[in-house]
Amino acid sequence: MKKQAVKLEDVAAVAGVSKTTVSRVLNHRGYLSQGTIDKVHQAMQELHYRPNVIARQLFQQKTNLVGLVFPTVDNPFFAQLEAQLDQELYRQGYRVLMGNSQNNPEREEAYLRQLLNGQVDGLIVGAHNEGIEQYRDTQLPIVSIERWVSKDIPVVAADNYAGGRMATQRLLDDGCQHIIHTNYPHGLPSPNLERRRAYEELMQARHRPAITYEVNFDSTDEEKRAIFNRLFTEHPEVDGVFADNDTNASLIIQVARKRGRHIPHDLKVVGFDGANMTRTLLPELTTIQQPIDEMAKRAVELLQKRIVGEQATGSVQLPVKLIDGGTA
Amino acid sequence: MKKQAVKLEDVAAVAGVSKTTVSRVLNHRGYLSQGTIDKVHQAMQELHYRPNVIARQLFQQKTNLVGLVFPTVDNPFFAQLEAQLDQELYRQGYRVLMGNSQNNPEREEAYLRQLLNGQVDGLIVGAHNEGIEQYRDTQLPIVSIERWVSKDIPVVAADNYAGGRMATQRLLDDGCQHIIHTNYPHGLPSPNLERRRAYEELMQARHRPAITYEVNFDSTDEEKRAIFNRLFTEHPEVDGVFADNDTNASLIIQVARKRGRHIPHDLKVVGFDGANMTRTLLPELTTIQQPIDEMAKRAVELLQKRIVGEQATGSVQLPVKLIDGGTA
DNA sequence: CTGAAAGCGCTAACAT
DNA sequence: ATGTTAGCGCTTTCAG
Repeated sequence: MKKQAVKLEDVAAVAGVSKTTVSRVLNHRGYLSQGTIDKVHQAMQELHYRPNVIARQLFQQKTNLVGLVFPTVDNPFFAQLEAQLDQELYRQGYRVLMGNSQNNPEREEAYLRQLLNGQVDGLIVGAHNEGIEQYRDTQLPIVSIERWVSKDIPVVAADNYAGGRMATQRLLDDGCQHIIHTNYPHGLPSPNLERRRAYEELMQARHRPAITYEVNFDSTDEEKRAIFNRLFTEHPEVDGVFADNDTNASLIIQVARKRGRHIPHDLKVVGFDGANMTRTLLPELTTIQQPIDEMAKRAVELLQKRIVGEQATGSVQLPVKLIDGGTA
Repeated sequence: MKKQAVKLEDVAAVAGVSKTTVSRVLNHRGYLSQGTIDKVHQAMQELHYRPNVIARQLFQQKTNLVGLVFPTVDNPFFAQLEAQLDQELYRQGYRVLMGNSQNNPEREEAYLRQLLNGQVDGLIVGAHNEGIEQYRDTQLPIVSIERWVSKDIPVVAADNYAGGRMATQRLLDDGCQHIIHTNYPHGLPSPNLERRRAYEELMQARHRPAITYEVNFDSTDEEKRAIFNRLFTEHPEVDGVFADNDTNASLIIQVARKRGRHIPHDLKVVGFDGANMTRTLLPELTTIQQPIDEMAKRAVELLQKRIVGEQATGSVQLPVKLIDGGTA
């Protein structure tokens, strides 16, 4: 425990005024004579004074920090989302405390335990773990993105169902007869399942089998490639794939090409997400684009309302858009 | 300023002991009778007590937070780097405060102003702005990644010079006669320039012109595409490109293909970075891979040393690796 | 084994 | 226009 740092008291001493006055100068509050202001400023300069943020936070019971609890930032969707959240929060005067759970429930709990203890003014969550009770036990303002957490926590999500329909419909319109879908394993409480539901409903309406290959979010690329290879082996007739995210779509295309398939001639592929980075690196991918920036914006708006005490409940569903790449 | 939260004092009251005792139970310090411990625990449960992190931080003059100051997280290199830094810092008991400057000096300064005020225990920086003085003015432990900040701040970087040579050499070995390079505009104090220097030296040794097209980090994809189109118009003879990062490499390939070039037949391209996300989405890109995870690890080690007061100076340079994709 | 009291650095009533 | 004082919630000497 060090304590050499110059503090408000030292400035006061040098300037020959009281701590209150220095505090007032610092916060532009109350009436000050210009002379005093100058003296104080000079003393601050002289001492290289830096107000201690923590002390202020303790007093104000406010940290101007918002926690972001997501699986990882090393992924096109989350990278853009977190960047945008950071951007929007910055505007509102908040800084961001990162809490990437790596899909590890222990880590998610560890973050929560700490964050809920007055460390942040609010939380935006989008991690994929289940059954974490702590979210219920708190008064902290929370908003969720693309994840159902508990019923009093508002969710901001894209219209996943519509997206699922668009993707499937596009493949059907393209004349695909055997369309396969990829998604998470059942059981994760994610609006992602709506993509699957839409696919299944549409296939059923056409009296066609709905086949979903399940892929864990945190499998390695190699494991995913293995699954997709299996897909083509088990279903050589497949002529259309609706992948639940662009990374999987990309891997499927790679695997298919290695197996001699030509895209879109032999096989059509539609992805999901349409994040900046994927659009830059893989513009030829046809995909359902989520309005990621808008989602971030809306989440921050909701959170801000909750923080100032307004009753922001209910969820927000944002429209998606089909981006024509060339793979479908 | 709210103050309903249950605090240590409330727990003490319910348990019928003093604040000191509760604090001791909380921190497993000193001698306590089992009876007291149980009573206190029960009171905590009953009241849903959560120790206030900020108060503890104020007392201890330690936040267990590390600030990350980088341009953005929405980019394959920085996404992986920040994810990995988060990972390593988590291990050491630190949480991460994000400070993405968006290449905006004002924002970088705003972050610094705040972070240097006791908000974090240390800083890892890699933003690209110049001339920010505040880094010098502080006692805070700082480590930099791929950026020269000031002479007492250690830098962790890849061996950019070797990387630049490898890339250029590879293109020469491939038989390229007209190799063009892309890089940042001159003036940014980045080890990135070493890539350019290596390219220029090697070209000069072969008595070939060294031509560098300058591309701003934060230009839009469209602006970048325009520059690369210009590149092909002004230098139709080009048969090899060494891009200073994989995103540019990808854009160059796209532009070239649109102009009817076949890769690698008509044009060979080598990128730089080799981040996970690029490897997943664009495995066919030949690139110089930086050891991103290792860089994160070393940076955290250095920072940790500085935080505990060891004299960690000097810089770390890590080897790079050529990844054979197929574009060169 | 436990408690009283001081203090981390700052702010805001409430004086004057 | 400025100062005095109390206190944000916690930890830790120092006493007992």
